[in-house]
Amino acid sequence: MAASPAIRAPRRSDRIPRAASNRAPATRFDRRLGHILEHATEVFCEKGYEGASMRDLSRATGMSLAGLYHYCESKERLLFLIQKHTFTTILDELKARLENVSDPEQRIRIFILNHLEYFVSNQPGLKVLSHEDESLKNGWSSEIAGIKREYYRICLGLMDDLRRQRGLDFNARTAVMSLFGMINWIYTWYNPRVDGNAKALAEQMGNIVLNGIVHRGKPRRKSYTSSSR
Amino acid sequence: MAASPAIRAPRRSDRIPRAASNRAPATRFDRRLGHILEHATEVFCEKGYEGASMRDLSRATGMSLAGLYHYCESKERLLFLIQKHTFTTILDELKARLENVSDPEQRIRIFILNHLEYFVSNQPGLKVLSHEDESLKNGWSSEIAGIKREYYRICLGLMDDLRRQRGLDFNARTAVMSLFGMINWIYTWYNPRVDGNAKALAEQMGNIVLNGIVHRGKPRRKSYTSSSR
DNA sequence: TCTATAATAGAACGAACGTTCGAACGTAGA
DNA sequence: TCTACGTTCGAACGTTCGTTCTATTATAGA
Repeated sequence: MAASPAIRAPRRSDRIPRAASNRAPATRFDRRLGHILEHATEVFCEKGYEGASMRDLSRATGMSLAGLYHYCESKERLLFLIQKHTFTTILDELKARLENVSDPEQRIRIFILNHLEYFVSNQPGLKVLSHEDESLKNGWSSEIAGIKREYYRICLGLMDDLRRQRGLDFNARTAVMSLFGMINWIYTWYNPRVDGNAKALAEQMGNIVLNGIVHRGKPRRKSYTSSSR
Repeated sequence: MAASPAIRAPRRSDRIPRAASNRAPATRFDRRLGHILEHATEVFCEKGYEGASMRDLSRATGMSLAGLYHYCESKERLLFLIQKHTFTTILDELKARLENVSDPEQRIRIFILNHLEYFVSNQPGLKVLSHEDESLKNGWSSEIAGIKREYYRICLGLMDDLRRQRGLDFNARTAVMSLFGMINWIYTWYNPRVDGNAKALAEQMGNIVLNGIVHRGKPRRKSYTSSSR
């Protein structure tokens, strides 16, 4: 870490890349940066943020060191962009899916399914998001923390909705955090050949959390076992 | 990383320190090493294994760099000793507690309580164990992996016992991994002032897992994959 | 075509890394 | 007292780190 934090003229690499939702187009610059982020995600996933060197990224992307810095001003900003893109994508997809469903239980199941499906289709990204949660320093971390807070609040809201609807009595914070643990920890053990696809896993985890929240002995409702989505 | 992997005469620092269960005594050497491990645990917890430097440890322990190496041959061995001591302590305590109880549900609750109580009384140690799971290279990691495997098998056995006793139908692997996620993820959110003590948390998590496992109502619309292993 | 600028790379910068060396100190047994 | 050894440290070793400098090549607008 040599860096001089001195004032300098703004660079092209300070630009924020266009969202990946834009399919094909994007400028050459954005496509190239996307290529770097893709490989950086895998390297950070494998070796950890601190353990991965810019030379590792250089090798993985097939670019020179100076080439990398043409597209991104620092290693830390690479991690920031990866985390932001991953988290934003999950959150946007979640909001879209929730719009169509009003039943509280189903909404919680959608929350779980959305997270697991994204994990299965983008394991490195989600591991870097979960595992490198504390790797960004003060300046960079706050924006990610904001997205995380929104994600947390949505889930807490879903839990509260279910509780209100059924007149249940449980600690929503503990329930949310336990659920987060279940779905975030998955990067340490998931094996597609053993554990099946995201839908199967989401159903099992949904059962654990949902049935666990509901007190046994209370009158059951038919809707519990109604179809899944 | 300069190190020459050449053959060298065995050092005192290769010795394995006596278990911390020995209260007061222990040689001066063991006490001093314990002092180093204690501070190293906190530094690794705060900055991560890769992010922490030997100079950080030097500062935290009040010893010189060379002094550290008099007690432990490498940074990696420090992490190894921390993880081994932490995991062994948890496992031994768990076995002792399980000896007195035979009811399957209570045994699972003991498993959870044991883990959470250790976490609350030794947060840095358990974070370093969970978070730095992949930081040890091939040679060092296998012994820790063995302890982890035993810990996993014990929990899987507890789940199977409950399933057999009650004639339940659930995927034990997913249940164990979900439970592990819940209790391992706690280092990212636990706040004693908000979340209460270990006993209260263990009861809530136990409720989530156990009631979620137990089928309410008889006919299940569809049996979602049974047993694993 | 010429020209401005985007894109790339080799080589280097200074700092920080894990580790080692040689010398000094403290202490206990002879 | 001398000797042997556990303990401690300042200073350095060679390597690797994140980053930047300078120069050269591609590319697109005029």
